[in-house]
Amino acid sequence: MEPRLFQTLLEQRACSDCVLKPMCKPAIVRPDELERMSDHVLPRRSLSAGERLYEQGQKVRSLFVSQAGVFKTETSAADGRLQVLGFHFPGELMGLEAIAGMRFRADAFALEPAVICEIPLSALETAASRQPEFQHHLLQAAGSCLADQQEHVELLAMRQADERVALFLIGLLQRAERISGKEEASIHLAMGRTDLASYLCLTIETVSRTFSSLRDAGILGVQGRHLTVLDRQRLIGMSGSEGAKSTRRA
Amino acid sequence: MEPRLFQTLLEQRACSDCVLKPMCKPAIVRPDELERMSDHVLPRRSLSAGERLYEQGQKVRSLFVSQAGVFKTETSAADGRLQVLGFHFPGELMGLEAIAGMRFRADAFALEPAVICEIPLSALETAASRQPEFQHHLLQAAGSCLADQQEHVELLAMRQADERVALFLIGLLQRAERISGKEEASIHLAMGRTDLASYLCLTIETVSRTFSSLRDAGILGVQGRHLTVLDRQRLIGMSGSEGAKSTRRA
DNA sequence: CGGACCCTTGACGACTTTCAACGTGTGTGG
DNA sequence: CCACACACGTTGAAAGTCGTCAAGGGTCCG
Repeated sequence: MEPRLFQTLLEQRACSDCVLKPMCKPAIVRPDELERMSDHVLPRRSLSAGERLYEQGQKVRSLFVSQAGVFKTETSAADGRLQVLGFHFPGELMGLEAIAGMRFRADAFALEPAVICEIPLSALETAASRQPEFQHHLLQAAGSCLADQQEHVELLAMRQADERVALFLIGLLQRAERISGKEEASIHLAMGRTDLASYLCLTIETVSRTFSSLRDAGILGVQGRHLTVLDRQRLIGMSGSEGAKSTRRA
Repeated sequence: MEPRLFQTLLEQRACSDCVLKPMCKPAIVRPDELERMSDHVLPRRSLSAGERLYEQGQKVRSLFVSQAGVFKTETSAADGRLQVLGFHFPGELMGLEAIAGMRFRADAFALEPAVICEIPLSALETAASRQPEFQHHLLQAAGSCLADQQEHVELLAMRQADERVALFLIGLLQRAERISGKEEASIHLAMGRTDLASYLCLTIETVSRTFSSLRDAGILGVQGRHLTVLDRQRLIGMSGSEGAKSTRRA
C-alpha cells in the first residue's frame, strides 16, 4: 500500500474529529501542499513507532494533537518506576497539563507510526483571543482532558482486576466507535501488555490472566493484540462490581 | 468569635491566591458591601458543612472557586458505590471537567462551613475574550486542574497503602504551606476517614491502620483529624516504593 | 540457530479486604 | 443527670486477590 495515500486518508479522518478544527484547514489538500500553506495550517511531523514526541521536564512551547497514531504519556518517578498516565488517540489534545508549570510532566511516545500537529502556545493564545469560537472549543478540549483523567481515576477505583480490564476495553470500543461511526466488535491494541498493565495499575501477569479468563468465559477473543468482543453485554456487566460478581458466579 | 469577621479574614487570604484574581475585586470591602457591587465581583454564597454545591448530572451554568472551606467532589456509580475524585482547597477551580458534556460529572460537597465564588460560564468566556491576560490565567487554571488529577493517578499508582497515605499527607502539607507561606507541621483534616479512604482507594480500616503504624514509628502524631508531622524526612522517604521498604525495615 | 522480546501459565506469599468487636464522643430524650 | 442511640475511629483475625518469582512457548531478526 502506498504510505502516502494511507497517511492522507488517516489525516482526513482525524481532522474531522480534531479539537482544533476551528483553527486548522487541512481538508482535502495533499500533505506536500499542506506544508506550504501559511495561514492557519499547523506544523506537522511524522514519528515512527516508539519515537518520543516530548520529554518530561522539557520546557513547553507547543501543545500537540495526534492526527494519526496512538500515543502514550508516561512519567518516570525518582526511583525509576514508569507509570503510564494516558493513551491519546487521533484528535485528542496532549500537553495541556504541562502549561501550569510550563514544563512537561511526562514523556510522550508514539505507539505506532504517527502524524502529529504541533500548536505553538503563542498561536494558541492569539487564536483564542481573536476567535471566541475557538476559545470556546479550547475550553471544551481542556474539559475533555479533565473528564478523561477523571475516568481514569474511576477506572483505577475499580477494585478487581477484571473490572478494570473490562472498563478499559469498553472505553476503547467507544473511542473506536466514535471515530468510525459504527458499532465495532474488534479491537486492535496499539500498546503492549506492559503499557496496558501500567495504565491499569496491574502487573502484566494479572492482565494476561484476566484476558485468559475472559477468553475462557467466552466473552473475549484474544490473539495477541487483536481482541474480539464476543459478548458485549457481559463485558459491560463486569465493569461494575455488582455485575462482576454475579457474572463471575454464573 | 464573630463569624462575620472570621469570614472576612478567610476571604482576604483566599483571594490573594485565587485563580480568578484578574477578574475579581473583592479586596478589603465587607461581605455585605460586596453583594451590591456589580462589575467584576462574582456572586458569592456560603454553605454549611455537608451542604451540596452542585449535583452530578445537573446542567452546568457556572464554575466555582472556593473562597473559604474545603470541598470534595464525588461520583456515585450505577451500583451506588461512591468514589471521591478530589478535594478542593480555597482558590482552586471546580467544575471545569463538566463543560465538555455540559453536565456535572460529580457531586460537590462542602466539608466545612464554606464560602464560594460562582462564575457564570458566560461571564467566564466574555472576560476571557476581552482580557488576554485573564484568558491566559484561565488556561493555566485548567492546566493546574489537569496536573492535580495526574498527581492523583500517580498517587493511586503507589502500590502500598503507606506510600499512598504518605504522599497524600505530603500533598496536604504543601498545599497548606503554599497558602500560609511558612513551613507547617500540623495538619487538620477537613475530611473523615471514609472520604480519605475513598480518595486513596483503600478501606477505612487500612487508612486507620496506616495512621497507627506511622504513629508507632514516631513519624506522625494522630489525634482524630489533627495530625502532626514529627519526622518529615521519613514521611517523604515513604512516598516512593524504595524509600518505603527501607524505612519499614529500619 | 541463537538471542531478544513479548506473552502466557503455575505456585507461593504478602498485602489488603472483609467481617467482627470494641471504644469514644456527641446529641437526644426520658 | 443519665441512658441510649448513633456516627466515627480503632483493633483483631480470617480470607481472598494480586504481586512476586520462575519457567516455558512463540515470533522476529541478526
